[in-house]
Amino acid sequence: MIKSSTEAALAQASKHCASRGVRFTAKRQTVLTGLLESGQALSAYELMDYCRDELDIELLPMSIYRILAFLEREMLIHRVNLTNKYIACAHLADDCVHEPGKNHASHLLICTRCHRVKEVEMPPQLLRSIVRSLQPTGFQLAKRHLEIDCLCSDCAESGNATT
Amino acid sequence: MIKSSTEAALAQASKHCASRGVRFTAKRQTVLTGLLESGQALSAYELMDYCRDELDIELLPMSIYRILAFLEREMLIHRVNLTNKYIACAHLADDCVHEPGKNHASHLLICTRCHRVKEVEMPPQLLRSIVRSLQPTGFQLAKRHLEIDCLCSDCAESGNATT
DNA sequence: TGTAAAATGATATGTTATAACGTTAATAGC
DNA sequence: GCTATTAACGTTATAACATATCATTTTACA
Repeated sequence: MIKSSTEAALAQASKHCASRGVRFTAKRQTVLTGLLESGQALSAYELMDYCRDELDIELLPMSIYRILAFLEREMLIHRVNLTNKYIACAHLADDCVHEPGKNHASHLLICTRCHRVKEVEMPPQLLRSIVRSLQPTGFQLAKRHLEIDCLCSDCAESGNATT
Repeated sequence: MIKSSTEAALAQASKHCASRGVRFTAKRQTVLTGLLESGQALSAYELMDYCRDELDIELLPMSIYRILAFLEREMLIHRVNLTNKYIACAHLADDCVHEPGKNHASHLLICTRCHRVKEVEMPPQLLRSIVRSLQPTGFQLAKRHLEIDCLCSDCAESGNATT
């Protein structure tokens, strides 16, 4: 039983791949479906389990990693480096003008307690401030996606910070 | 041949542990020395190699991880989650008023190309802006240490961004 | 329909991290 | 000083995360 939002996202992804001349194969669709349906960040192995248990499709770790690399290259998913997990791009189902993941500088808020991930836009002016504050250090931003360790509202209510 | 800055940092660390009533054992000193002397972020296994090759002390992975956990708990080192490595706290050798790692909200700038890590202070006002921009999301900052994917000046000069 | 490229299968191995349980060493209270 | 208690460390096993390599299958398309 597939969510309608998943259907829409898959349709978008398929269109995207077609327009880029790359193949949106059954297995790639499975992996993306897993990420979309689970609604959370999953590690490669968790995703493998999800595909087996919920979608009834067996994939080897190597296949999962290859497909995740493909989907990331196509900007259909994001790798969350802080937790070594993967999430579907939140903008996939949008019928927005821009390519998925392409023209928005979104940031990942990661709940360190429950591992929920929220993809949000931050004020461009704030990003500029960060860039400016980095200038004297000689370091420059390498990515448009900041990853920020957070507590989500649920976890903040029901306990205290971890670190 | 130990750097004088390392000596100073070790002295600080020793004092810190004494005042906290925890033991700064020989092995813990070895691990911290490795991080200080190497001058870079190291994974647990890289650190194990460093201790063996440069300090001539054999430690098993389990010991390394235990000691890293201890040093992190004592705020003498930082874990770099973006790269799964560890660095000595940049403020260790400072004879500043505050405890090492305690009263400064520093951020880690990580070169995605050469993995160099720089620990910097960011304007408190900037941190406040970030906190404020998170408010509508329901997520709140969990750590005082932001980790930011960057390019260092050397890598920025000699090539293009990775992602 | 033959061929080149892309995708996937299969196996092995490398890398990062923790669990579990036993032994040794340090410290505190007597 | 003795001994109970706790902290540190040793040891082994295994979990979790990730990539290398080469064989085979599928696909696109000339």
